[in-house]
Amino acid sequence: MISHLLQNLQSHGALSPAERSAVAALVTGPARPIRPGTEIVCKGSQPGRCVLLVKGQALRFRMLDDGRRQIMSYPVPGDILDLQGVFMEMDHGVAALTACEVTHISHAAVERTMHDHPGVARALWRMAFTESAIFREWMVGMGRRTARARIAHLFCEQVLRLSAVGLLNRNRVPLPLTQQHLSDSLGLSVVHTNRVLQSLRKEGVISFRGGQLIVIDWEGLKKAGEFDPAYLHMDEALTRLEALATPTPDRVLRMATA
Amino acid sequence: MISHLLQNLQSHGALSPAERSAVAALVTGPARPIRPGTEIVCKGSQPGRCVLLVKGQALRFRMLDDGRRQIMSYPVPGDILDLQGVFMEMDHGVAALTACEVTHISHAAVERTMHDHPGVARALWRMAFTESAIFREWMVGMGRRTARARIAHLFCEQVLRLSAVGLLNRNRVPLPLTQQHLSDSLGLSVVHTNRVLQSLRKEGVISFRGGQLIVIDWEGLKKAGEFDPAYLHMDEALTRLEALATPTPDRVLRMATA
DNA sequence: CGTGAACTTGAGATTTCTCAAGCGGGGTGG
DNA sequence: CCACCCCGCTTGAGAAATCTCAAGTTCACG
Repeated sequence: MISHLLQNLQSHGALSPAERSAVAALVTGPARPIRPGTEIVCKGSQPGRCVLLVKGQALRFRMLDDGRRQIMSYPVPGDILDLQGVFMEMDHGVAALTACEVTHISHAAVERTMHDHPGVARALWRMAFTESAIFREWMVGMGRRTARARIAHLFCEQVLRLSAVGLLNRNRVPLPLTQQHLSDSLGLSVVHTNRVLQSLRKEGVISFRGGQLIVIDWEGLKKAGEFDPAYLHMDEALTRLEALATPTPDRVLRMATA
Repeated sequence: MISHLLQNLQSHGALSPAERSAVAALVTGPARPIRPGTEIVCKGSQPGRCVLLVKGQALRFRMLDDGRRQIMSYPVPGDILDLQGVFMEMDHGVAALTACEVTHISHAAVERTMHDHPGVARALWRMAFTESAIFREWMVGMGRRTARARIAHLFCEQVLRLSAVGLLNRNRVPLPLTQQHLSDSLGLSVVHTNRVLQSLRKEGVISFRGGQLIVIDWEGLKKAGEFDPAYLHMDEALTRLEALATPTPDRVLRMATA
């Protein structure tokens, strides 16, 4: 249950055995199932505990008064959804995108472990700064990239982040987003998102149906998204992706039409 | 020299005398002057020290290959510009907006102080999460608000943040941004920014000339920007702003035409 | 007085949005 | 087992926001 969190914390640098067991000791309760669409973390102050996403995918979002929604990130298994809640009130919510499992970690335990194990504190800081970097990158997209580049960029990012938690299978990742989700992430209307998506499909860059993203032309997708993964700070995980770089043509074709 | 940093760290909760002197001990070197436009922090790995902005205003930004720029925030005095550098490489740069003074804090001292003084660590976490919240709020703007609302919102935000470091004078703040800066912050073209700015002026909401922002109609500005300051997590500082809420009509007029 | 940066204006081009309607497939109640 | 329904996807067409290009203005400064 803790393995994704460990993987996550160690994705920027290894922890010692003592640190690993300290992290493992953070989780005491059982995993709790969450139905898709449920709000897991609400705006406002929280009881004295964090929520750890054990399984499934989630979305971090803010609603505006008249129903507009901005999605800010897509947490993956092993992410602590409200580390912010340890230090201050939450100013946004997190909802389950798919069926999820979550478990709790007390704020006190987080603070104690950070103090007793500086390596764990460092790992949490890196986790937080990486998420910050993702926010900035989305800002760059919404401020300075076309709809097409934004969509391609988000797909690249999700392929990398999901691959880091073992969800990449050949050139496919589970990406259960509706076109409405994409639109609310990227500041677009659903209609426009739909049209851009069609063009990416027609050009043989991706397939995106049934909650699954298939990368048909990784180089083309990176190029369309002006994608440079430096901001994700996932150095070693990147090499894993190179398998994706040059699938054989016939496999590509089978995947595209499957 | 350290006072803005202390003020900044304590803006979400007081520090004990011991913690305050520990923070004061972080700064050992002299302040160094920086000319406007200079890049203070560069993308990539840093020498083992952080940069503390002592005086002046800065901008956090990223350049795209073809010259497009996205500005991500405007650090104010007392901000540590590259706390991220303690834990990982910088993925963006920070440049001086005005003439600035900076000083350095060694990464080792930051880590040591965080470990020895949990209250300081907490304050740094709150600082980091508050900046994250600002990034998210800008995402909301660029994704889901009109040009007019984005501009008004940025003005509201800067009024509050600058007031928190003592730069609000009656209803004016020094805001030495060009229309190009505004555009690159909000994802707009300069031409459009110019036109929206004109309409805000014509309607008597603000004056914005000569590097100075004058708030003529605070309620109107907040409304135009759909501004809710909750995300800034500056509870006590907010009350200070209420003075701004209802300036007397004749003072408004003098200020508007000054 | 010349120069450059920032600001302003006009006009046409694009991107993206909104509204409105139709389609399709999976799930459910009869 | 089938009809219906809902949600998500798709399409069309006109409207709106915003962009680009290009030229002019203002003002501080040397």
